[in-house]
Amino acid sequence: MANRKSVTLVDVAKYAGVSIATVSRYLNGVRVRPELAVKVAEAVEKFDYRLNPAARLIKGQKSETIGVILPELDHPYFATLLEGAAEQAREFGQSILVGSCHGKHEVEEQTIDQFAHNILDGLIYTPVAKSVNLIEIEAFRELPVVIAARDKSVYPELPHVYQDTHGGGYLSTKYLLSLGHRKIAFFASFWEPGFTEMGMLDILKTPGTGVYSSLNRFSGYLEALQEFGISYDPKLVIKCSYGFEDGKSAAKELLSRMIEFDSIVTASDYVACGVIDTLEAQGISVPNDVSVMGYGNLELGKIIKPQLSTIHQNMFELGKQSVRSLHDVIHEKDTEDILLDVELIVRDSTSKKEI
Amino acid sequence: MANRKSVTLVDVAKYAGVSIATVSRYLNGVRVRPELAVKVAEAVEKFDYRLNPAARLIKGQKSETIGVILPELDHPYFATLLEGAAEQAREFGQSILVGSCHGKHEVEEQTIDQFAHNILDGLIYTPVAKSVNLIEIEAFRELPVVIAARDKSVYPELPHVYQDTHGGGYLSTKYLLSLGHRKIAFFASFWEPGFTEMGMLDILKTPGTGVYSSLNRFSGYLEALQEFGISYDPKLVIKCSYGFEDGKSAAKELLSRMIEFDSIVTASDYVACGVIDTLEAQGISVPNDVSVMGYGNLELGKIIKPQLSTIHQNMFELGKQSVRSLHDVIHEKDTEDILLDVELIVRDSTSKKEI
DNA sequence: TAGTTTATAGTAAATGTTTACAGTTGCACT
DNA sequence: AGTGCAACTGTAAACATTTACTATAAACTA
Repeated sequence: MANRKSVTLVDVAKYAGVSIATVSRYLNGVRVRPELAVKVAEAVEKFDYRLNPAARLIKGQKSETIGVILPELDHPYFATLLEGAAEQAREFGQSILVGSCHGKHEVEEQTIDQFAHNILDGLIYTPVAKSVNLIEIEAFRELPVVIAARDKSVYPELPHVYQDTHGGGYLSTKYLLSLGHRKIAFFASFWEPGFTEMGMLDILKTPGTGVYSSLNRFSGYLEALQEFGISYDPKLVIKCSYGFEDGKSAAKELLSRMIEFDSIVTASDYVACGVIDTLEAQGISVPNDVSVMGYGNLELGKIIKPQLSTIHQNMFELGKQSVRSLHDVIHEKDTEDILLDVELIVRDSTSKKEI
Repeated sequence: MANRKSVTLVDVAKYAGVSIATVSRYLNGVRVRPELAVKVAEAVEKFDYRLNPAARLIKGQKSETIGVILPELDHPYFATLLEGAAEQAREFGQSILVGSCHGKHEVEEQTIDQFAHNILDGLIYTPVAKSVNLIEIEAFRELPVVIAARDKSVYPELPHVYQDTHGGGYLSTKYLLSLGHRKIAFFASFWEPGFTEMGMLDILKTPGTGVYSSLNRFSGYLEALQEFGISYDPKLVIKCSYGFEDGKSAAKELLSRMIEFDSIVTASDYVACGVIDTLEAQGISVPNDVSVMGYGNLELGKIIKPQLSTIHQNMFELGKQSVRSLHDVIHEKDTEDILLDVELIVRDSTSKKEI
């Protein structure tokens, strides 16, 4: 039977010969006398009736809708995160209102504002990485919020679901060390020229830097070096963003420094691809001459030659877990931060150091 | 000023010393006397007041929310489509409720059902490609719907926004022909063993096949061949889905047929990568021995070696345009189907035929 | 059997808007 | 000044639910 313009509780109740309260209760899973339940069920069936979500909302019910705000939707990390979130939300019977910031701050603020005043039960929010000046978000006082895929430092008072970037940097570096590499270059997005002269503790304390999860990757790198008793050489650190072209130019920069290096830890598979591209163009073979670690385990890494050794971060799981955590916050269970493990994937862009 | 639990029209009206109707009108852009407008503005400011969306909805207002249902969110095509949709939606002041089907039919049906009874102004829907048995969608009678990124045949009565797959197949093939290639293999997802013995017209008419946009790509291939007076050889057609591994095995299949071929038209950049991988592993050089066309112009194609010659389809624009078309349907302007042009990208996986 | 408890049903109020309708004000014109 | 009209404002009735409260009937208990 067609779901006409407005079949309402009243219609159903009339048809079933009961009061609207009974229909409402039946539909909300409150016990009603079996005979009546049958009649209501029939009426509901007959009209293909659903409760009007708007009308329920006005009475302060949950909307069973959560917001997800990401820096961009067409980057594999976030796309996969979103897919994971969608799956978990579906299992919870929730819908997802999605917002992209296009990497722009104005948009971010605007989107959050729009969302905050929407009828959401909660929000999963991944701030744009460059957010040094964090947005002061009024809405966060009212709305359950989980921060996804960003290091704890971002909004310390809010629950986080994030990957172990420190572990990622540590694992990469330790693996290269175990292969015999000792001159390990590190490509870091947060790096600033001034840092070359600073001690590492000072760098870690520089205001503004704390926002970057890349910094934790760096501290993992340092830890591994230390464990092997290798002293850290700031000349081996290059500023590098996350794209293919960024990898290319950072590799050129490294080459231009005329210092020895036998391997590189990057922050993204795209960067690793760019690095390999540039290196090979200079006649430097990967992995024979230089080993290169990717980060993120994108599809791409299995396709290019050499296949990328990399760090796997399970963004799908991260998406799911974010929704779960948010679910807890919404239902006022206490929620702990969740740090997701990261995994070393060994493929062909790394090899034992030739002596 | 904090946006407390429930600041309502009444509060604002009281504070401003006017009636709730006036506040409502002011907020909805209906002219009110300037003095009052000022007072209302002050009150609104003071309470940081927003209209309660749920309460408006109950009166049948638009929700300014549209649904977008895609087969998967973490495939670059759909991710980019979604990003485009998000941008346009933002410009229209609309929010996006997103649903992924995980490529599964049950989920698809369930998701649509959930969405249809949500408070949406409209829906953008990209059915799962394998949908041979199309879902009979009750909701489509009530809700403005635009079909995105699928050939017109899918839901003939609904407006479509889609890419010119026929043109894509034609462009690819014609380009290879212009390079001197004459034995052009075609990898097609819809292909069935029985088709080898059938004439091409019969194939085009086979029920079930019509759903695949891949079929249009094939008809473009045929058209180009015909234009060059080349007869079509069904032995050069291989069934192949859209992934990297699919490309690998289809290439092996082609090789095993022991027939001559000088080039391949694929349906996806992933497939092209798989093909190249397999070919090179057999000592067949791309593009020197065989030219390979990708499809889709993914990021990946600029990264691998050789860089992929491919067909660019602007999924971002497709996403934007879908939202625009839906906007028209919602506002009862008449909407035409939109066919987006496709563009030949020449890179390094194709070359002049050596004689 | 009468009294008490339990289970369930119905009534009506409440939710926060929009908007039809009726009322008010001020202004231009005669 | 009186009339007509335009421009606005306010009142109150929807809108489709949920739920506190009250009513009723049945099931126990003594």
